[in-house]
Amino acid sequence: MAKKKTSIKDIAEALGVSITTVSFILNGKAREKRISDEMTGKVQDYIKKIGYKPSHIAQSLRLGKSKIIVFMVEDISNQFFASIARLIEEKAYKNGYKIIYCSTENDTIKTKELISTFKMRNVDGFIITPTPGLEHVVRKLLEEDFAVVLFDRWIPDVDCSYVVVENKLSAKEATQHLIHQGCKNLGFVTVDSSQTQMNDRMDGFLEALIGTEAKSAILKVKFHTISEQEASRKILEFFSSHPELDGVFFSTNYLAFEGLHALIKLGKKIPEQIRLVSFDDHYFFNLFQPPITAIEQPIEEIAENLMDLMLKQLEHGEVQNNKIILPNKLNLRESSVYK
Amino acid sequence: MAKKKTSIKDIAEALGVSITTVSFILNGKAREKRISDEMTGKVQDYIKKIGYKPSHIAQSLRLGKSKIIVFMVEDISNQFFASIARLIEEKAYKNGYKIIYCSTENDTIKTKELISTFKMRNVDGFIITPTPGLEHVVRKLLEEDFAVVLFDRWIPDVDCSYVVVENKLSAKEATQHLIHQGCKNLGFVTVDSSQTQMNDRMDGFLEALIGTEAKSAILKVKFHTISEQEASRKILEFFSSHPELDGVFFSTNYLAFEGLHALIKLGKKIPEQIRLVSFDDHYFFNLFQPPITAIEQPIEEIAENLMDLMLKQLEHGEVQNNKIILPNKLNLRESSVYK
DNA sequence: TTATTCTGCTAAAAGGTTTTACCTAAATTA
DNA sequence: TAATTTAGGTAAAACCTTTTAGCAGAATAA
Repeated sequence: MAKKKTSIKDIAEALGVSITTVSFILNGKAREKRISDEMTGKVQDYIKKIGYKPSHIAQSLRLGKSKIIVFMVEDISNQFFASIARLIEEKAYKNGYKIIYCSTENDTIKTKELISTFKMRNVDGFIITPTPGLEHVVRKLLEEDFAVVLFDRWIPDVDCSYVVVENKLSAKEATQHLIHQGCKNLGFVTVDSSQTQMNDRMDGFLEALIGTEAKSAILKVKFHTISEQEASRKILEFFSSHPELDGVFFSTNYLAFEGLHALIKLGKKIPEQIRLVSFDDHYFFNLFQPPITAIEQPIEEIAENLMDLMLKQLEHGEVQNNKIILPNKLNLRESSVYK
Repeated sequence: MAKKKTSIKDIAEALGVSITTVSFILNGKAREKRISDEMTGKVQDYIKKIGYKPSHIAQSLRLGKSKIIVFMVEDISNQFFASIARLIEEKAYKNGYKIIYCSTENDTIKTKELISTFKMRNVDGFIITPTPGLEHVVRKLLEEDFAVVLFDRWIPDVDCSYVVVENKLSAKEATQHLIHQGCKNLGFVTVDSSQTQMNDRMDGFLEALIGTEAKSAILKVKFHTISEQEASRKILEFFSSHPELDGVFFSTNYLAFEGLHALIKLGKKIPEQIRLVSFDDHYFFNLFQPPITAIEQPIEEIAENLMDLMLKQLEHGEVQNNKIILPNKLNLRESSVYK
């Protein structure tokens, strides 16, 4: 019913004081502004009594800050991104910030549009998994003094803070692990895009092969631009046309899921006939029989660093080019010893 | 650098017209307000030229609407909630709304605090998975004319819109399925809380037993209030102390994951020794060997209905007590025929 | 005593919109 | 011709804060 919110003005009138006085008291500047303790008490009591809360919108307008951070990821329903969302949420709320999310679908046009609408929404900061071709927009954002932190991948030619992981090193280690297990014909399944993290993973894979006699076969799937069935078919096709493969590296977990599906269909014995390794660990990999080796990204640290950089930029206007690269953890599992 | 945003006033001055005129044109009321086409064109050209976008904050203040919906779920990193988040996002953005998320952790105090801060943020609508003891707050929200839609579970004594699924019926069907497969000793593993959806699932399970000779054993785990290890231990303990069980119903997928873990540890053969059924389907259930039967909630429909109800309330101030109950799909799988 | 400082408080502007109420000159109607 | 309507616009209030600049009176200093 009574949608009418009480404002500072109402309080001032009810108490017969000025708006200014109430505002000072509300903002803890009573002492500083020489409001008597008596008056302060009176106003505070009244505010508590009627349960007044200031309008954040009016504050935003006046102060030019919305206390909102936008979290733009490829797909919020992806386990990895959802987990990060969960973790940054806590820190944001603790510091008085709210988080708006959106999924870019790795679509540059869509992402640009989203950024443009967020700008007019006066959001204070952007946490972004950049799509290809976003250089200009991000540069503009920085010029206009927005707080920006990239993650998961970064943009080579833009001097912007980011938090990523050691993609190349971890991929190399995991590949070497396959080689040590005796694999001679290695497959690499990745998404067909120029995202830096995927490139780095492939570089790591290739580097591990140097100086060994292992052979390799690579499949790039346009995972998000084609239908899931089609992606699935491509992967199945890859494995049927490469029966020699005795080890596979999946550059991300959803590819591994599809790959697993395909290999089971083909009747391959894991790990006897073919060994698997995947980037992005998942509860599932530990539960599958046999459990599957995977590279675990340090999501707590990623989230922590993301919000640290973001808050630093927001509160102190700190330098914008903090580059953080975190180590991953290789969870060895396919030893068939379940624990 | 140039953080100074151009405002309607700047445009008015530059063109030597009044603010009102510009505003009318911006809001497509030029004709209605009898602004000449010539003037309209001039202003529109200028606006396009300088790329002006109105300040949403100022609009919010003036109109009392923020065009923000808050999505309050138990845990945004949970696959089910994250998937819904992804789907409602699209519809929200299409209608000019943004979505703020937060995780309640099923903690009533925390939830109340969150709602309170959102109110002063002037959010327009609330989509909530209600925690126990939230009756008052939700009722208040409705009284104050906020748009509210509950989902996943509802609050018995409050007349508020919601979108839920046929928990009881589906649980009953799944249990009957176990019985038809020949299970005589059924376990039911659920979370220890009074959430309506969990109660309904248990009711369905129990109802399926009526008139049969099957026996049952029930475990309630305080999943979120105790550590994950401890929950895991409880479940392991349950299965070791109930070796007679030849069928289990898990009331949600993360319990099934833990249960699976425990059963594998105990060396149980699935499905020969014990058959499994879980609420909330998951990619994983189809991939596991043998694949596991599960009840799939219609997340697209849930999301669709959620946003429909929400937008109806927001745009037309429609009646608030729309109760939608959607059917689930029982995905039969443990037949060991992999497809 | 006069000049200065301090105490306690307030008026008003600014932030960017939307919208109501109104104005003037030209055109139409009676 | 006189009265009314229409065309084309505008001034100003309202939404709710924060903050600057300042005011009157009391206390202190010179």
